[in-house]
Amino acid sequence: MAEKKTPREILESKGPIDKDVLGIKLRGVKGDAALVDLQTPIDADAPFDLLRRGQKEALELIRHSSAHVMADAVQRLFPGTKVTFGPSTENGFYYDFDRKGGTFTDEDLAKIEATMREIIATKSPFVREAISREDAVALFTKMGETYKVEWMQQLPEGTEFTVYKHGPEGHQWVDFCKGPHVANTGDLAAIKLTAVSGTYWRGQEGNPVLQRIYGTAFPSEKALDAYLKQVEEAKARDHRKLGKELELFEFDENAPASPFFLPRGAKVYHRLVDYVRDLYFRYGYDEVVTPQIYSNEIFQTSGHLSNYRESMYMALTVEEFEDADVLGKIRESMVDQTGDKEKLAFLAKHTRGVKAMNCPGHAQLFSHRKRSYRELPWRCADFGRLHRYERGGVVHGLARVRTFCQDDAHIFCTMAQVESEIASFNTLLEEVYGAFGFKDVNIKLATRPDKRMGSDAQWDEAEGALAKALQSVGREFEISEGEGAFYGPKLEYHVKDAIGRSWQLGTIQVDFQMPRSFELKYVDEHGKDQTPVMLHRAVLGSLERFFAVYLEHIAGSFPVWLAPEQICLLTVTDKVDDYAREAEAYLRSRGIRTAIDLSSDKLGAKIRNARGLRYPYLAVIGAKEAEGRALALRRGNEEFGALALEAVADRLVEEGKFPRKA
RNA sequence: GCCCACCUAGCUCAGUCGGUAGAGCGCGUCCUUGGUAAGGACGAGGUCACCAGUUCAAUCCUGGUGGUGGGCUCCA
Repeated sequence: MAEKKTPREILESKGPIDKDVLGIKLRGVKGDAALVDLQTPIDADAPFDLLRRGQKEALELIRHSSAHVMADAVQRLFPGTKVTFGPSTENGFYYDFDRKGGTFTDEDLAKIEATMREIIATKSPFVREAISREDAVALFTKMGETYKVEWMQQLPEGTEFTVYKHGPEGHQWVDFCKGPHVANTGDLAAIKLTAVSGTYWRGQEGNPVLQRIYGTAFPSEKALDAYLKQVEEAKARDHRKLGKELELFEFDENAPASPFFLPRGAKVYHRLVDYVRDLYFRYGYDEVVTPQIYSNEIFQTSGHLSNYRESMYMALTVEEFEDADVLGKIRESMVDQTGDKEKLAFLAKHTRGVKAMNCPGHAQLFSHRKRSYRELPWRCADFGRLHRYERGGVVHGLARVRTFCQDDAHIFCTMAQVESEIASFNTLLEEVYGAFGFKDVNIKLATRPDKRMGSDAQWDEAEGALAKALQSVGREFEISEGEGAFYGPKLEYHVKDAIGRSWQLGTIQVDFQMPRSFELKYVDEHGKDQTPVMLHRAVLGSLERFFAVYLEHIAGSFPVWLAPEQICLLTVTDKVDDYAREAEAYLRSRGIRTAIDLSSDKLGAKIRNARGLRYPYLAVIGAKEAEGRALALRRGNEEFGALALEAVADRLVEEGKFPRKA
């Protein structure tokens, strides 16, 4: 067996260690396990690379160590507070505390941060110690750290127990921890506490509520500043801010989490819908219009009443409310969690639901007459408005709302057609994401969730079909375990925006379940009844959410084909108002979305205002232009000089067309 | 839903250690007719989110309700 040595010992045998070396990275080991600090024994002959301060992986050590220092500071300032978990995260770190009868305020954070700086300034080493399970349990029991003890006791046999200590002699702070850590508190150069929030012990609702303090840490003040600047940049692009500034949409507390699209926003919204319609025409979809409210019998058939009830709005008439007897029974049945069949049947018969998805309506529509295999695949599209009750804490601007519309469609097809439908959908998606300037697209295959319908065999079949279709078009994908819908697995298309954030847009889901529930049939070429497969799919997903994502992606500057107004006419003097109005009317007659500023502001002010509203094109109209039936065109800082009105119109008509893949 | 914070004019925000409030932008009227990122004057505009409580007095303190924001996946 190879001799064990710490990296520090190995490195020191060759000379003094560069103080920028915070740890090592083992070669040939994957993931976090490859990161080892300087004091954890490794095989003396194991190959490794140095992990230096500036490297991305070093952040893990810096942040995890920062979390320890923070917990130390918290326990100094607030004795009796218990520690739980404190990992590093993508953007920083956090530590969850159980503070006796209290929470942390912003002032507390400032104090904690100050104490952290004091601890860092002591430049005391992080010390790793192996410890037996029994000793660890005894030590942390004595310290009153019940959460740590609970955690230790459920760790499997054979787990190596270690503790890390830091701080000046006599005042050392100790945590049960597997590391890795930086060598010394002095290695922490730039820390900042950012937020406080509540959370549950081990993330489970129902467990004790803990206080989580978030912070971030970087190898240098400069890197921290850069990060904070990036946060500012994201803030500046925030769609809620842009939506207000550009008068695109707003919210009102009479309809929480439900957007009102203002005229400018509605123009963009409808352009998006029309763009998708144009795609539908080319890709062979049929659009339908379907009801908003249905008898719950349809949602019983679809499974929504059992599986999706908590997210659904229910609709009753006054007459129904007046019948106290029935109402009582409805209430009793509605809150029943046991899945009692009689209660479900009662609900289905006596109540109505506002649709949260279009699929039940489409399944019903499919079944309205005898279908032939010759009609398949039938691609049934619907821009129907959906309502879903989302819990108060999760709604977010346009990105997570309670009423929205998807560019939704259901493809009814034969099993043999599934693969080609998915391949064709993939082509459509690539065209669309290209049109919006999203370059980085990732696909995830979401598999069976705990709460689901159908047998394991059906799920095997459905998951297999998706994977096979993707492989056939040569697309790579990741598996997203347990994230599927209750009726079937799905592919999720995730795109990266202009500042590197990832968003899920499109999705396609295989559903063998709903066609069976609705007893959907088509007649095959032998005259025999067959059950079709249903594919649920969306390209942009929720239009509201897409609006938000895209608005942030473009930082409010819409391309000509989507902009609420493609051009704004600015007059130099009111002597040219008549010509300006005439030009506006002409542009509009050419189908160009045109704004006009006839106010008494000076030109400089008009330009400033117009740029604030981010019109793609500005056209200055003075005496010269009026005389020559021209527009002095400008885009951004680029001035094109006076161009004939018709020429400007030609240009805008051309640039205003839907983008199409050649 | 849970934890924390916030809610003052259309917008962005001051302010009142308890005595019913201000600015800038925007809006209106007027003056100015100005050529590529803010011309000027005057004016209107507020149940300080809502409901209770404490108080001689509440926008301010306390409690509740509603809304908004940040979290609630990363596991010693």
